[in-house]
This record gives sequence, structure tokens and C-alpha cells, in this order.
Amino acid sequence: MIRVVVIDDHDVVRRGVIAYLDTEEDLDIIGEASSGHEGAALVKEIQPDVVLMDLMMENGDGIEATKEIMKTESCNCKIIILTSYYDDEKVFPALEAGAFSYMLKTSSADQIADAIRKAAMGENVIESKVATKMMTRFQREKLPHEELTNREMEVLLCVGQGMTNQEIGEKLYIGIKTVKTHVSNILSKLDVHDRTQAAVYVHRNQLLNHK
Amino acid sequence: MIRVVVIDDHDVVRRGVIAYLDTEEDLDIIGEASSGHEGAALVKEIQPDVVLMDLMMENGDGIEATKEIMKTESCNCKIIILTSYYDDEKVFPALEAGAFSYMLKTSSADQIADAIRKAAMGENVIESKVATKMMTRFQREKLPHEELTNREMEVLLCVGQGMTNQEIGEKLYIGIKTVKTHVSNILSKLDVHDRTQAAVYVHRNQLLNHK
DNA sequence: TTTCGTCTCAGACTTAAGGCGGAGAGCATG
DNA sequence: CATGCTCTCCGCCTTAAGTCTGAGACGAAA
Repeated sequence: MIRVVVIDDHDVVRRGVIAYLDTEEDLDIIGEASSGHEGAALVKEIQPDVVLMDLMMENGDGIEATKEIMKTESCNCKIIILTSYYDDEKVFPALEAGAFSYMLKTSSADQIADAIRKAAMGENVIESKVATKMMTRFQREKLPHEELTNREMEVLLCVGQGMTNQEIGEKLYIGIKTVKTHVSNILSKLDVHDRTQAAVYVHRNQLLNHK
Repeated sequence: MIRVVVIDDHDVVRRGVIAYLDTEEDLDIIGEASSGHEGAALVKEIQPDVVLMDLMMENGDGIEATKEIMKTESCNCKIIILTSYYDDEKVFPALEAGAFSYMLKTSSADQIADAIRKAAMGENVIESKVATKMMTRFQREKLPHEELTNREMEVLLCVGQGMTNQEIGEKLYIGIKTVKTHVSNILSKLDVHDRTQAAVYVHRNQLLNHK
């Protein structure tokens, strides 16, 4: 039996999920909570195998609760995030906080039950939309270049769109000489020889997709 | 009841698929064939709702059979391609021939049954790997530019990798003057003003991913 | 206050890029 | 054979790009 706790402040959702999971013979819902604080305390107390955690909650959100739970040393439970959102601001903090899997509420009940079983076996499940975001994020983290300043990044993105120095200057309200300085610094930081290669760099690393 | 015909020259596969589909109460397997010709004739005769068609067959392949079936005016059946291959040379001819859905044999039996039901309701199912190929293909079909010659495309791809005229000339064993001519023609055909924009164009349209 | 980093800009210089016009060779098509 | 397309290459010219050196202004941090 896999011992599960469900944390979600939306009663209908929580009860619905529990109702379904109860029909699965190998899953045992041993507790539920309607806020992050409450949930974290409950988890510490009853030590479930898997936690199903909503992200957006009224009193203390899921990210805080996740961090709270992961801090306890004795904890070896897996936290599955179950939410409607998959934007960067939610996904990465949740994963950094220690989430084990990341499911969307658009997933079917079967998929959620599967994710719980896999979590219990140490196998994590990342919804494909979220996985895509992770991939691009990892790619970006691997960037070998020196840190560019904010201004340089602005200029680089302009170059990546095919703008000339003149156009960049007009857009950023600075002189063309200044643009040239920035471009020159960018080229040496990225270790490329001309603006075309810099533009290629932008696209290879998908820097334009996230503004 | 959804009336289904299965066309596959591999006996084991055909019988396995039929055996499974027979367990589904809403599906009625009304016919089967082991070649494209045979299958097309059968379909014309008994007018099923959905056809499950293998692509690679000994006597008359699935693409020909699909075209054959789609040519008949009275035909309002949906053809689902079921194959192991998802390379460009197979996928696009099949879709152009009139295939309604495209499934891979790696799909689960459930997914195939689902695809049949959806086809009967007018909803097509494209396996994700195939869908990805379609997306990039569509993007390429929408390209607004004039047709480039083969040589120009070669040069353009070099530009898209950030190469200088000098480097391109050395790679293609032509003079730098010739490269300049090509680049100049490319710029005017693509309606861009410099090589950097051409490089951006290459990446926006993912021209490098398919060599 | 001094130091450091960033952003801004200048002048002088070199070079790659790109436009324009012209042209010859090969090759397929009608 | 005449036409058209492609690929090749030339010279001349203009300009955008990029390097180098130097420097002033500003704000944060030591």
C-alpha cells in the first residue's frame, strides 16, 4: 500500500481526487489538508510515502510547504506537484524546492494515479509541457559565455533579430558609437567574431523565446 | 458500432490487432486484407467506417492503396495509417494521399482503439513524433521567399552558421566573388538587408535542422 | 573617499560586406 | 539553334562593421 496525503485548498478538487484515488486498491489516502502550513505539519506527523500538493493556495502556498517538508531530515516522502499552471515562475521554484514530480490538472485521473505509483518506486513524472521548459532552461544554464551586463543582453537580443547598429541605437536611445562598444564587448565575451555569429548564438540558445 | 477493416500483410500483426479490437464492444471488424490492392477492393465493396492501414506491404503499398480508396467518390471512410516508420519519405506521402490519422506501432492497443473511435467521430489523431514533423514542414511551406537555387541554399545555410564569405568560398571551393554574388541574390530573394538577417531567417525557419 | 563596474561617447583606423554592371560556360528545353 | 537558368567570376564603389585607445558620468560598495 502506498500512503498518500493530498494537500489542496480547493475542496471540490481535493475531494474529487481523493474519491478517485480511493478506488485504487494499492493507494491509501491517510490524510488531507487545505493549506500549505497545515499540510506540512500533517506530513511531518504521519510520514506518508507520497504527497499530492497544489501550488496555488490561500494560506501558505505549495512552494513554501514543499520547502518546509523537504527540510525535515527524516523525510523520505515524494512530493508531486499538481497544479493548473506551468509558467516559469511556478515551475522552477517548485522544482528547486524539492518537488519530485510535476503534473497538470489537465492530466487524467489515471495519469495521476500512475504518477503516484511511480513516485513511490522512485521514478519521477514530469508533464510534457513542463519537461519542455526544463529542457530549454537546462540548455541555458549550460551557456559557456561570460556574464553579459543587462545592457549588453538588450543589445545582443537586438542583434539576434537582425538589427543594424543604427537601428539598435535608435531603439535604445543611445548613439551608434555606444552600440558599437557594446557589440564589441559582446563579441569578445561570447567569443565570436562578428554579429552574424552572435545572432546565430542567440537562436541556438533560444534567448529570444523568453524575452 | 464502428465498422473496421484491417489491412496489413504481416499475419501476426494483423491477427493480433484484430484479436484485441474484437474485445472492444463498440468495434466491429468486418474485414481484413493482406495487401494494398486486395484491401482497396475490399474497402470499396463493404464500405467500412474506418480502415487501419499498414504502410509497408509486399504487394502494393499502403500509400497507393490509400490513394486508391480516396479516389472513390462514395468513400467517406477514415483511413488510419499504422506503421513503424515515421521518416519524412513515408509520413508526408501518406498524409497527402488522404490518410486521416497516423499512428505508430509503438502505440498501445488502447491508443489505437481510441484513434479508431475518434476517427469515426471525425477527430484525427497524429502521433506526437509525426506531429512534430508536420509542424516543421508546415512552417517551411509557409516560407514567403522566392525559390532559392540549390547553390544559394547551400550558401544560405553557411551564412546561417555564421560563416564569412571567405570561409564559405573555401568550403564550397569557389571564389569569394562568387560567394558575394550568391549572398547578394539570396538577400534580395529573402527580402532582407544583410547576412545577419539572413542568418536569423535560417534559424526562425529551422532550415538547419534538416540539412 | 576611493574604487569598481557599467553605460555612455569620440576619433581614427582597417576590413568585410554588399550593390551594380558585365560576362563567359554549361545545360536543358522548346 | 535560340532561349533561359544556373554557376562562375571580375572591377569599382560605398558603407556598415569592428578594433583600439581614451574618457566622462554615475551609483554601489568597500
